[in-house]
Amino acid sequence: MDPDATIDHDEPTPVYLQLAGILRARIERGDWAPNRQILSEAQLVQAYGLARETTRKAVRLLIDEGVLFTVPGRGTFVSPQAITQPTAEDV
Amino acid sequence: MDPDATIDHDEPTPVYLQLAGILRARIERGDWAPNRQILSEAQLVQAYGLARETTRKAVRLLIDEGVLFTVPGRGTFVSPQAITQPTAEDV
DNA sequence: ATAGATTTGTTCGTATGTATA
DNA sequence: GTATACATACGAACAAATCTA
Repeated sequence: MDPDATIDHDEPTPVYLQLAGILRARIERGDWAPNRQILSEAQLVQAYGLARETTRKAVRLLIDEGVLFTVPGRGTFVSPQAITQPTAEDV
Repeated sequence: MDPDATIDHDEPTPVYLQLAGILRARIERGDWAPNRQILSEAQLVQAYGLARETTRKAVRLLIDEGVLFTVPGRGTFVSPQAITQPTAEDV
């Protein structure tokens, strides 16, 4: 999956699966290191032009996969065990 | 009704009635005491593998029966008048 | 110490499409 | 044809936890 892909409502693949794939790819690429906070639900809604429940469905999927975890009142984070590529910030 | 029953899609009984029966039995058994919060819509969907509208239909039935009540933004709770069996937690 | 803003959690309502009994 | 059920997707409001000014 291309981490820079955009959402296509005409695709047969459900939108929430597209978003989950994009986020998974971005995490693997190293956009966010383990234990780092990703975009908030509101930011995901704005960035990808989706409804909140749709973004939550994508996030919930990645939580079930063990890629993300959430902390109420704080945000959504990359799991410590998530596989990511090192970036310059990890030095 | 067995409180530990599972949903059977081959049953002639509609799924939402099966779920309502299971939840009613669990409340009578004392899984949740009066005024205690039960599973959220999303948790019911996950726990019983149903569609959201189906779980809402079951919950709405129990609300009409006076067994449950909901508080928007908070959750679904067992009515104070609901008949339940005491459990160790009620001591 | 209070107020406001942010963020996740939850319920409520609605709509479309598909499939089955 | 009607009712049931699933899947997807949108929008809104309220609640609670957290953080910040």
